[in-house]
Amino acid sequence: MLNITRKVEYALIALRHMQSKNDIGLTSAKEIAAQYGIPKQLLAKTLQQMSREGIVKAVHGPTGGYKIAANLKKISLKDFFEKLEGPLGMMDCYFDSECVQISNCNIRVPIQRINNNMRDMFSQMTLQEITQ
Amino acid sequence: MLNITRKVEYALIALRHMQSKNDIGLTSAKEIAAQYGIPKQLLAKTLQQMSREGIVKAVHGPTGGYKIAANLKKISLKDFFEKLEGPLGMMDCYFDSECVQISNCNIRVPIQRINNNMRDMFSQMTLQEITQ
DNA sequence: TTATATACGACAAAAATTATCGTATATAAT
DNA sequence: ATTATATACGATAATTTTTGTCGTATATAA
Repeated sequence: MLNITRKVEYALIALRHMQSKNDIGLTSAKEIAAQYGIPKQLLAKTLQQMSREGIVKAVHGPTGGYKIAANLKKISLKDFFEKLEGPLGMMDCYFDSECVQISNCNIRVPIQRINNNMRDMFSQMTLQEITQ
Repeated sequence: MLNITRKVEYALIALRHMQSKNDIGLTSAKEIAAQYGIPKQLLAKTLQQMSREGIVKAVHGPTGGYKIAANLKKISLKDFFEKLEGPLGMMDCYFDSECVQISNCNIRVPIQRINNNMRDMFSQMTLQEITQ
C-alpha cells in the first residue's frame, strides 16, 4: 500500500545516474538498463515520457541518448509523480468526484485532509534532493 | 500511485459509522455493507481482522455485531495501515533488503528519506482524526 | 430447533502493473 | 548510399496485486 511504481523508480534511477555524470555527455537507455538490471524497453519508454515532459532531452542516432534538460531544483516530487503517473492521491475520489457512493460516503472529508497533507509533503521535496 | 486499498477504505468507513453511534450498541457487517454499498463478505473479513487486532470487539449470534474496542486517539494512522496492510513504505526495499539490485541501486538512501517522511506524517495523525 | 451473526481458509474474478513486440524515424560512421 | 545504432511509440502479452466470492464452521438469541 502507498507504493510508487517501477516506472517512477526507474525514472529516479535514470535521473540520478545522469546527474552523477555532472550533466556532461549523453546516456543511452541501454547503458542504464545494463548497469542497474532494468528492462531496457520499459526504461526507454519512461525516458521518452520524461523527454516529452521536458525533464530530459533526447538525441537520436548512434552516439545518441538522453541528458537532463530541466532544473531539478525547480521540480517538486509531487509534480514529478504527477507528470509520470497522473493525479496524486490516496483515493481516486479526490479527483474523480464520480464515485457512485459519494452521497453517503462518510470519510470523504477526512480523506481529503490526508490527501492534502500528502500532497503538501511531496510539494516540499524537489527532484534534486533525490537525485543529487 | 500511492493509493490506499479498498480494505483500508472500508475499515475507515466502518469505524466512522460505528463511532457516529457514540459507541452505543453493536453494528453488523450487513448494516454497514448495505448503507454504503460495500461487498459484505469483504467488509466482514476486514472487521474480523480489526477484531483480531483489538480495534473492534465482535459479538457472535443474532443481534451480534461489532463495536469499537480501542481508543482511536491512541492509534496512529501509520499503525492502523500497518495492522491492516503490513509495512508502510513507497518501495519494498525499505523493509525487504532482499532486492537483488541492492548493490548498485543508486536511489536507496533518498528513497529511505522519503519513506521516513511519509511514516512520520502518518505517525502524527490518529485514527480518531479520521473517524470523528 | 431455527435463524442470524461472526470466523476464516480457499478460490475466482478483475484490475493494475510490468514487460515485450513490431515498426518507424533520426543520424553518425563507414 | 548503406549500415548500425539510437530514440519514438502504439499495441499487446505476461504477471502481479487487488478485489470479491464460496463454502463451511461456530456462536448465540429467540
